[in-house]
Amino acid sequence: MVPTSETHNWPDVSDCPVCSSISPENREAFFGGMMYKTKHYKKGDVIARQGDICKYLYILLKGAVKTEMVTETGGQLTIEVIKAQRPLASAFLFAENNRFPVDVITLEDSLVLMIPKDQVIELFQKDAAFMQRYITYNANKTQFLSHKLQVLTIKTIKGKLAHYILEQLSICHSFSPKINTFLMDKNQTELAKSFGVTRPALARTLAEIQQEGAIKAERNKITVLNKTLLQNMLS
Amino acid sequence: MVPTSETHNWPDVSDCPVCSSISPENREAFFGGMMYKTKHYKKGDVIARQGDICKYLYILLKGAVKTEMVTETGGQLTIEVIKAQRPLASAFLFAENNRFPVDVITLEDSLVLMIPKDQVIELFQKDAAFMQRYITYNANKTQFLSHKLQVLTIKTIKGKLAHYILEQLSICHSFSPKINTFLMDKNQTELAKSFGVTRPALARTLAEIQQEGAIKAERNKITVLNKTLLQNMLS
DNA sequence: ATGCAAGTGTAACAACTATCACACATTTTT
DNA sequence: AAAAATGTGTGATAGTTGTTACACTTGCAT
Repeated sequence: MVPTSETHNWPDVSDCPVCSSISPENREAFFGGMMYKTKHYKKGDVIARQGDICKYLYILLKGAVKTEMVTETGGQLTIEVIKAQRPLASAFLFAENNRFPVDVITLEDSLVLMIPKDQVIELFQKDAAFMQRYITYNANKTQFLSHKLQVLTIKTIKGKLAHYILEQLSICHSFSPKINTFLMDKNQTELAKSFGVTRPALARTLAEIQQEGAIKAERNKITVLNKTLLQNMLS
Repeated sequence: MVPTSETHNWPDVSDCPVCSSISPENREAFFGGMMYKTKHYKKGDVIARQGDICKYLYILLKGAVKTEMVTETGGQLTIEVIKAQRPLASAFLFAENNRFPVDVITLEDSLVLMIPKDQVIELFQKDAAFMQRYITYNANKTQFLSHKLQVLTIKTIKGKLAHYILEQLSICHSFSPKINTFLMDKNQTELAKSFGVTRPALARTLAEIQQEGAIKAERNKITVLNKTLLQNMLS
């Protein structure tokens, strides 16, 4: 940090997929003259509530958050966990009804960059690569939501669980096709919330699947014994 | 197919919200030199299947389509009905996993304009207003999907129906706050599919809500008698 | 070591919905 | 006008899940 006007600490967004066109060298060209702010949050803080108006592009610089919906029946549904660095609410900023459809709650101490909407539009014009990444990122979000919808329409808990286990298994297999054991990435309570079901019902079903010989479940460690059996549980 | 620029029939997209920057006069500037094609479909034809790769921006010029998912359990879930003129699959074109998450099926004889992805990107550069409308349109789609998710997490059929009726009622009220009667926009079978439940269960629940005095249901005509009662059914 | 908090296993019961089956009403076709 | 197709009302039964409650385990903090 020596030479000329360089002592300003521009936000480091080098790990954000939407901002990957912004190298450390041209950060100044990007952020210089732009209005923005950063904000710290502690673990458990609420960054935004369902219904809040979304005026900024939020970029999670450090930390992690979860987004969840409170359904009109009082139940909870966890949509996703987002770890730094990623944009938050990128899709809602430009919607005509620009309100958060979810609560955004920090899981760790976090740092958030906030860029006003009109500044984002300026960026689009300045930097076509940024714009295209933004569009792609939003498109991926839509795909993700569609997939979430599809999983939610699986009626039975057994079906949802089988789907989840097969999904996790295929992630493992992409590293090593031999391994049939994995650790669940969430505890039962969280998993139940992401399915929109109750925790006891989930535990019961997990035991059932085990009893039928498709898996072995030890605490949060799952071993798949019979993949075909699992696939049949989807239907 | 005649000499001067005058007689060429450029596609008429004047009713498409994403293309509203394209007035009849500058259609030539917009479409001239662009690669595109149009395609006719008959009622009931399949425009795209779940899993198909999405290479084009589809714009529904005439007709109407529905999009639906086949869940892994074999059940069906209707996502939405889209009437001309609107883009189809606008969000998926730019996703890294650019596959249709839904079946797209025509409800009437339809005409579809197809523009290759790279041409769309060129359009973004030529026409900033087009780009911004595109982003807004996709953002609205994401909002729509989020809302759909929330409705799907309403557990009971009674809750879903109450939500639906209140939604329809508020649409009526936006025209005239005095009217408490509306015609259902779908028949029971379609409504049941959009809820992801069975038709007999839906009919039964509708009768129940009537019995409790919240509504009067005559065939597909609903009269709301007690709004508060309906609101209580959500929880 | 002890106590506490969080996570997990499990049971009994009530509530809800799918499934299947069929009668009846309404609209469209012939 | 009759026949066919579509849409609606309703019943009985079985299966699945929510609810509530409690025992047990594990890891962590005091």
